[in-house]
Amino acid sequence: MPTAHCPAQNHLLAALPAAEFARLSANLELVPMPLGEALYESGGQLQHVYFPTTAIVSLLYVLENGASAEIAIVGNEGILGISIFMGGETTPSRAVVQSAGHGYRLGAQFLRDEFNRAGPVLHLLLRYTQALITQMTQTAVCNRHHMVEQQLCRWLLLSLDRLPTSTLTMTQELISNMLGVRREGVTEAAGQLQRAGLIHYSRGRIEVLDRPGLEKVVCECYAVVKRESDRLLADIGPGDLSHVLGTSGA
Amino acid sequence: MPTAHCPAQNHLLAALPAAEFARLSANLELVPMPLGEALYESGGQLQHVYFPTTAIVSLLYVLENGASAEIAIVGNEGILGISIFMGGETTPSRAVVQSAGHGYRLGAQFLRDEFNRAGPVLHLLLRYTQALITQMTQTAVCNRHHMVEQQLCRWLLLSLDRLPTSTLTMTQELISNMLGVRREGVTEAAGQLQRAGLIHYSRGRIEVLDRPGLEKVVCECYAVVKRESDRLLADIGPGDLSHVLGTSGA
DNA sequence: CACACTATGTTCGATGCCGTACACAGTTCA
DNA sequence: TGAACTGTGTACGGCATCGAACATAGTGTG
Repeated sequence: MPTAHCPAQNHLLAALPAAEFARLSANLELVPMPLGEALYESGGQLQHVYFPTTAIVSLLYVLENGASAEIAIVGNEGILGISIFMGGETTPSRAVVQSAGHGYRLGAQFLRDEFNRAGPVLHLLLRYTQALITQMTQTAVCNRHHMVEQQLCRWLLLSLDRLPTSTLTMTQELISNMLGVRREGVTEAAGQLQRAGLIHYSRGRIEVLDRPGLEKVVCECYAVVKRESDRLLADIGPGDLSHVLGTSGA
Repeated sequence: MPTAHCPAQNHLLAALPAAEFARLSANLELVPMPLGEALYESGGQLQHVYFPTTAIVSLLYVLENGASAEIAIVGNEGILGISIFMGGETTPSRAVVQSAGHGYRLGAQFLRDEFNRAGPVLHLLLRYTQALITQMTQTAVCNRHHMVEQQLCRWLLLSLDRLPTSTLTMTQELISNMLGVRREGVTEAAGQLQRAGLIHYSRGRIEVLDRPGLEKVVCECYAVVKRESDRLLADIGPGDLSHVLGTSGA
């Protein structure tokens, strides 16, 4: 069967009031996001923002010596290319498709114009940006203090939250690039989780068998990111942004 | 002699056009920032934003077990309390004065109103926020891949950039909290730098003797943060924000 | 089926940091 | 001057991860 695509599959777009949703929709372009594709490169000029629907994208930073680390995960809850509206035009990080799927893209200038209307689009995007900041800071802390096994759990749960199924397509090699550790470290950690009956691993296919179990092993970082994302974006129902706009309550 | 205080000592304020600068100045309140004071706590409601002039403030994250890590450093180039205008109201991190001094504060609602004018203040604050994001992501990567000695160099240089002198008042114990490592680790690293003649350490007073030397030892992370901050904010001269506003050039 | 290739599992010594313990030096204050 | 305190230096075993090398098992292809 042909998969149905719809902009509202992206939570940010879905949260927009009807007028804004209509304006944006008319200019959205459905694009496939194949595994490994770079939506933008470090320092490169961004031509579009991307709203993933079924794909998951990693914000990845690559050091001079080739070592890398994932900064944040963006799926159908978010947007890629925030520096377009933040004003910087580019960032030092890359955006790489981590799980193949689709998304919609929008021309940079069109989004800037919409943003500069200082309406719901602006407020929604800034709220999302703050959720993203939380994810980035938590990643920094987690990198410092927690073990690979816990970080793997965090990564699995964050990915799972952005997928419809409980099966991930991802080799240990790729995961190790995301977490910024050796492939063997991932093998070790994944083996632990598998022996504990939490996941099943097989040549690039990870099946999560016991999600509550994972949540017991994961460090606090996952909950912090989740809670903060929910708090910042959950009260934004489809077509209802009154509270976002009504911040000047006094 | 009595130290002269002026809002323009803060680079963000200084970069505002005359009209905006005047509006804000009328509502700024000079506040002392003593060492160790928490400008805001994790999850707490923010009442003000702060523009440091002579103080340096650390964005610090404290884990459940008490371990901590610094997320970013903010001095006279920046502002504290971005979640006020980003829309989140609070953040999970703390802001702690790392180097005593002064700063100006502004009521949350006043800043929100100013921000919602969608003028120079908005664009300037968003640009700064992106520079801050760069610093946070670079911290995450640095935590993952670089050694304590290099991270200490990065920390020293970032702090130095925000101070008028080349002397820091800071015990190794405090630095270890910032970097999220043991105090002994800092002793070790500082000893290396001292033996190399780059710094002089003495009971809470660090004197940087050879800044170029430090820049040779430091990892790439420092340069990335510096370059990106300069890029995002350098072309913003005092009272000249035409380019910030004129992003819709096409 | 044979072969190449990819993904995973295992081992080994090296290393960087941790946790702990304790010695020592500079500072403050009675 | 001596005691208490704070800040720094040093040592030792333990552990997580690294870097490298290699073994094994699925997968795809001719």
